[in-house]
Parts: sequence; structure tokens; C-alpha cells
Amino acid sequence: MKADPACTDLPSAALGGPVSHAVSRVARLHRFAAGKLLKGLGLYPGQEFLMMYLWDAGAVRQSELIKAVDLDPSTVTKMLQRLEQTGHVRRCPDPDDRRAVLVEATDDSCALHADVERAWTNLEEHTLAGLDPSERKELARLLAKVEENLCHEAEDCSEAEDCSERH
Amino acid sequence: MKADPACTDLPSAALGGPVSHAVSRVARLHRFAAGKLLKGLGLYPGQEFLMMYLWDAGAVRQSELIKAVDLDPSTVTKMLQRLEQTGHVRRCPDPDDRRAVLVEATDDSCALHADVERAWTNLEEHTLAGLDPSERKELARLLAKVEENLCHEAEDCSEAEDCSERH
DNA sequence: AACTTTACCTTGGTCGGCCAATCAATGGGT
DNA sequence: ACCCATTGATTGGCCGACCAAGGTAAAGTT
Repeated sequence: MKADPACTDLPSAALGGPVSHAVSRVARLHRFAAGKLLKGLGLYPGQEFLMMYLWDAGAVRQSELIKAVDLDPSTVTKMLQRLEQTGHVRRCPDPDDRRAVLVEATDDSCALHADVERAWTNLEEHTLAGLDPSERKELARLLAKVEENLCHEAEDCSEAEDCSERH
Repeated sequence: MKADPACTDLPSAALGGPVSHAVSRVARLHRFAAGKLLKGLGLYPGQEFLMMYLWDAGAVRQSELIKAVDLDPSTVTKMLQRLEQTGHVRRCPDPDDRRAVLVEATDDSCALHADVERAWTNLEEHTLAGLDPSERKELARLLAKVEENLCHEAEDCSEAEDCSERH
């Protein structure tokens, strides 16, 4: 993480996509910053999202968690295995459906809830330092639009047979 | 990649950092979209950045590449090993400095240059669909500010003695 | 000239993330 | 009741990305 004064100098092949390039760079830096804050709490970057959902939702089926965080099932499985081993999460088979697994944040992890929340708020402040409220709002709005664009693209990639209800 | 209609519903612990949350989600979607476009070209997401630099710079020392893309040296080493094996890159020892390695894009890979450039422009359009020029410009501006914020944070983490030019 | 520091790269390990393939259990259709 | 499609979760493999440690070569010090 060297961080040149002006962190840029776009390669010529990226000139057609300056925002895309910026998104990539910002994402890496942001994740790195999040990781630094989370490390002290015993979490790896990415795990926050699982925990945040579990803190809200209580005991849920793994499939529900997967749907909520919208990650690959295998990713969630592995993350949960690690979170279980580090004592942040408890898992047990669902009595109502013998394929399913119920996941729950442990009491220990709930002690982190407030810390993570504070860290997250901190990160937000770091991220948005020097932006006035209207700029922040505008950024949020534009990101939401971008998210929707990318979302829809991803959608008609994995569904692709959405209109074939009459097989 | 399920993509609910409205891709959101912030967990309560993330309420203090809505933009941070949006950045994370957008980043994942964006990387995913990039990956889809790049796959057809035989590149994995992330490799584009190395190739883009090499296409511009010609034969360079690996350390220069590392500085340019600002990734961990070990990351670059491994990526280059794979890129070498897939024929996108050539490496040879630097005659002037026997520790260093010179890296260069192969002629084969140069054929991809234009394709990657087009893919990248495509991605930009997908990403920014529905944003008018002034919105795009504003988004770029805000992202640049955010990048600088996160950059500086990262900087005084790894350098910490930046102001010691008069040792 | 010998020693120490610094620069350059690599290896090994860990995580998050994806895909493809698999297995078990449920549910629907006939 | 039976078969088949669907759902739920896991495993193995791969890649990007990080850190920590190591090894070699160059540069600086004395």
C-alpha cells in the first residue's frame, strides 16, 4: 500500500473507463481500510457482512443468509466454518429440514456488535472526509444507480431462462 | 449473483456507514461484471491492470510494475507466473541488476489490447447507464476525493516517516 | 575491503470469492 | 407409490490479495 501523492495515472487502455478504474481502486483501498479496523476485532474483511446480518436476524437457515448477503453458497460455507472455529458463530442442523443448517451469532460475537458498528461508522467518516452533506447524499444516490445497473446485468446472466416458464 | 429487485436492506450495524456498504456491494458487482467480459479474452479479473500497464510501458522492471499497480509484491509475482504460463507475459533477468526481473507483454497479448480496451469501455457504459454527463463527472469527482481520503490513510500506515527527507 | 543496510523478488500460508461437481433431502407430477 | 426436478449444503480447485519470512544482490558506511 504505497499510495502515491496523486494515486492515479490511468493506463491508456483504461481511458475509456475512468470511473470503472476509480471504482476498482477505491474498492481496494476501502477494503484495506476496513480490514485494518476489523483486524483488532478478530474479523477478516468480508466477515462483517455475515455477522451484521446474523446479529439482526438471529438464528436463520444458511440459505437465507446466502440470499441476504448474495454471495456464492460455497463462499458462505467456508466463511461460516472459519467463523465457527473462531467462535463467532454457532451452527446446528435444522430439525424441520434435514438438509438445512441453522446459523446463529454466538453471545461472544454479540459483544462485538457495538464495536463493529463503531468501526463501520469510523470507516464511513474516513471515507467521506471533506465531503459536505449534499455531496455525500449525491454520492450515495449515484452509487445506488450504479449498483442497480450492475445488478440488473448480473441478473439476466444467471437467470437467462426467466421467460421460459412454459418449458 | 441473485440480484434482488432492490438490492439492499442495510443491516442495522451498517446504518452508520451506508456509503461504505454501497462501495462494497458495487465493487463486487463491478468486479463480477468485469470478470464476465474478461473471461472471453482469457484473463481473470485483476490481471487487466497488469496488462494495461505493460501494454503502455513495454519492458519494465517488476518493481516498477509493482509500484505502478500498487499491489503487494507477492501478489504480482504470482500473477505474473500465471500470466507467463498462459503466454500473456514474458520475463527475463535484468542484465544490469541481477536481482531484478524484466517483464514484458508478449506479442500475442498485444492482440488483446484492443479487445480489453473495448471491454473496458463497455463496462463503463454498463456501469454508468442512465447517468447523464454531469452526473458521471460528479461521480468521478467524488470517487477521486474518496480515493484520496483512503489513500492518505493507507499511506501514513505503511510509511510513517514520510517527512524524513533530511535524515 | 569488510560490514551493514537496503532493494528485489520469491515462497508459504491464510482469506475472500468464484465455478463445477457432488450428495442428501424435499417436493411435485403422474 | 414412484420417479424426477428442485433445493440446501459441501468439497475441491482455482485466482486475487494480504502478511511474514527468507534469500540474493546491490548500495552505503566505516
